[in-house]
Amino acid sequence: MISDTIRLLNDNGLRKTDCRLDVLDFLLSQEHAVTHGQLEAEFPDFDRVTLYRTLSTFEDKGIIHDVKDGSGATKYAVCKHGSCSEHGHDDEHVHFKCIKCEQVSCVDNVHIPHIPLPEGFRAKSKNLLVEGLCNNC
Amino acid sequence: MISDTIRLLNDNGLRKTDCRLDVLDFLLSQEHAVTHGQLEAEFPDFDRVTLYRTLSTFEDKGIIHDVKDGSGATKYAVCKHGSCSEHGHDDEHVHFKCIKCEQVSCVDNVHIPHIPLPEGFRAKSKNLLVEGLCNNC
DNA sequence: AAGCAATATGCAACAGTATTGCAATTTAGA
DNA sequence: TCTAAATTGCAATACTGTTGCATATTGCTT
Repeated sequence: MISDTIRLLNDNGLRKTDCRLDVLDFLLSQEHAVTHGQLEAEFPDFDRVTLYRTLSTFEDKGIIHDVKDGSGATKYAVCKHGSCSEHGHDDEHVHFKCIKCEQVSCVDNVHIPHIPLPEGFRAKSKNLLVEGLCNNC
Repeated sequence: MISDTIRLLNDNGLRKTDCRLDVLDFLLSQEHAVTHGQLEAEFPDFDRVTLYRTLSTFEDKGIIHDVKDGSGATKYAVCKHGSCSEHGHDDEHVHFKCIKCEQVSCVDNVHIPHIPLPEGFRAKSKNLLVEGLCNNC
């Protein structure tokens, strides 16, 4: 729904430009994390730099978060449950990457247990990438 | 010790070239994961492509593994305890990245517990990146 | 609805990471 | 010492991402 998109932009004090509306609408419709390259293919009329800046803006506001899945290109997905904002992102992310179709999705509601670190080390955030086969592969 | 280096190359059926000897010796001496760029600075006489290929060869043989820490450049560290080989790497890696000094190190002897995945998903490997402050920062 | 200041966009240029093809060199073994 | 196979260096190229700046658009004010 385009109204979700508009509300998200309004709530975050962002101007409603063509690029932001289209990109955010698209991101909200995706089941999997998407790369800048996919956005470029989806929206050839927007400049690639504008797409980069749009992603960056959304990330700064806590609307989306990035996923580093080791593929070389950063992927992005919409943040859920309002656990992120411009004041900081959720400090715990679990992502699943299928080794066959290479799709990446967020695994929600999973708590990563305490990891014993060497003396003097203090953890601030944790990022877990689980790789395997998804339900379609 | 250079003899550890030579033994590793021999055990993996790799020719003892200048580049491999120097790079592997260097990698064995490092506490933290290193990037290709660091190797380039350390060994300006070897071509950058050769360094890439050397890293790739070591990785294929299970001598080193890569660490994607989100910095843009892949880092590499020597595999411990012989849990890796050319038949496959250890399926569980925990790495710590200091948010201040940006050094990355392997956290050994930590088992990542079972992560509940949605119906139909099967995990093959897990990669956990913990970020925080190290004992020097 | 016209004007204005702040913001966003498009374009060009550039930086860093990584890969490929190919000719020349080096290695390990006969 | 000779040779085949493996390795290296070089050139070219692709991909990801960033920066500066002029132009266009947005949202607000009048």
